[in-house]
Amino acid sequence: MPEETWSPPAALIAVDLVILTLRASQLHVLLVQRGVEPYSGHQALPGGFLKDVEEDVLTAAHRELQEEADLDGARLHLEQLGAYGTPGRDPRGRVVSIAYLAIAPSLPEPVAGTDASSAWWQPVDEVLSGKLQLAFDHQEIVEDGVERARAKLEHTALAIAFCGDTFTISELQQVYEAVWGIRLDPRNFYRKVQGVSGFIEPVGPDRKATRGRPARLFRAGDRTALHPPIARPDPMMSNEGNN
Amino acid sequence: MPEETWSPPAALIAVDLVILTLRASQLHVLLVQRGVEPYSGHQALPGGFLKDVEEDVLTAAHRELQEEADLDGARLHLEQLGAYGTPGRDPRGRVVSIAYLAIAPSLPEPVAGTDASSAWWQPVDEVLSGKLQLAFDHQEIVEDGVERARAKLEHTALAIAFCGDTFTISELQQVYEAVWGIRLDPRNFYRKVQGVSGFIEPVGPDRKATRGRPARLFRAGDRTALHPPIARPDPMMSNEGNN
DNA sequence: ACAATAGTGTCTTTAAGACAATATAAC
DNA sequence: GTTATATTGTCTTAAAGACACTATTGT
Repeated sequence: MPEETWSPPAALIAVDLVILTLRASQLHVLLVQRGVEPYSGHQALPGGFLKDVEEDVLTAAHRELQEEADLDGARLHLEQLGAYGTPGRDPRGRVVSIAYLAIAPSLPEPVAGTDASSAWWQPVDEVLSGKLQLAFDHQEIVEDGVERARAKLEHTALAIAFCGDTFTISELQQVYEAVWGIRLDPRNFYRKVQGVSGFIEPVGPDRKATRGRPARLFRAGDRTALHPPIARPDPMMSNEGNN
Repeated sequence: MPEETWSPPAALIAVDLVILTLRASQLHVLLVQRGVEPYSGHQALPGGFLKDVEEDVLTAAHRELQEEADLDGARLHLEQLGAYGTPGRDPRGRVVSIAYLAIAPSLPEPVAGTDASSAWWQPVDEVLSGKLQLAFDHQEIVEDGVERARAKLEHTALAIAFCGDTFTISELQQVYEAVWGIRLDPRNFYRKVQGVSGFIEPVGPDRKATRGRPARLFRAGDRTALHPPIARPDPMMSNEGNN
């Protein structure tokens, strides 16, 4: 090992964002249209290189969240997903991308004022099924992000990050149904969610009504870990014909 | 944004390994003694920079596993833990380290023939309690690795990675007890583990005996996801005085 | 009244946890 | 025999899941 003559190789550092939200009861991910090579014209995750050598990676994630999606990272759930550094993943050279998972509440705004404004919400099903042909290894990153979200729904309060400051229990249920891609019994869900101490808290006598009986409003509780967990049904148990 | 004149900053890419194993029914992590600055004389995680700009990150993890711990990565559980890239974490410059979690079966060998042979197994308690003063942000990385292992024990078959090819149920129980740092009822654990389909499979009539009744031997089943999970007891429920 | 959604009660099945009892080895 | 560990059984409680029923709105 010639330690004196050898110097370690450097790589470019990028940040990529998997931003998930609910739109029309469906799980969506934010994608941007690439305007330059490589993969010009393809859809890709929002993201980019570090601004300068002193920028923190998490700071860069917040900056991209603001620049590319007009979202305030301080008010969103944001966690690191992992590093993607396979040598051939970017034709421009050795790029190590650090992916982040962000959860945005489903607000009315479509995407808001992006500079290039080439950002659209796309159903994750379109991505997972491979219909969409994302740039780089971004499909794999989306898959990992969705799986992370699915897993964390079980034993953390992550589902609330998809909701506004206040929400109804059926809105919360729609989050679980959309992310897991299954249907849940509203009555059992209602009881279960209320039985998890510190998950949600009732907020005043205010109610939200559209068609049927008005629903109580809740806000986030103080617990981030759920006991007992909201268990995802075992896919092996899908035997009988469901309604 | 002056895209033509600006070029993105580069960073050095390192790989760090959190290698966990069981020794004397206690969870240990492999640490090496640093011989050069920075942090010369401190304990650190095994790892190092990428060998060349074409080396894959996972390949580098395997290489370091071999070089620094004389362990065959192909026979170990190895998964990415995450990227650590805070600007000030390495005084030599901007270094992004990609951490991996490895689980080694508790074999007789102490550490085996490392070149520098400065590698020792250290109880994770010594690290988590802060008694040990690791280099860089390696204490945080160990904390994340241990927490990952603790969580995955619940709903994956990761515990088996701590055991040899065949093992007894009480050996498996010791893994859960050491990693979680709690005691479990052997009788309930026995039944529960056998009730998880595909977790473990009996292997022949061979038995292992030391003091009491010889125990049956098992090997890994074909399932990696556990249904139902091996739930970690809720720490809030620790009320009564335990035996 | 009716349709639609919210919320409660009840029952059955399954898993968790405490712990008695039995089995098979070493000594 | 005694001691030590492995394995089985039984009982109680908690949670999961199915599903009837009541409540409160808009139309």
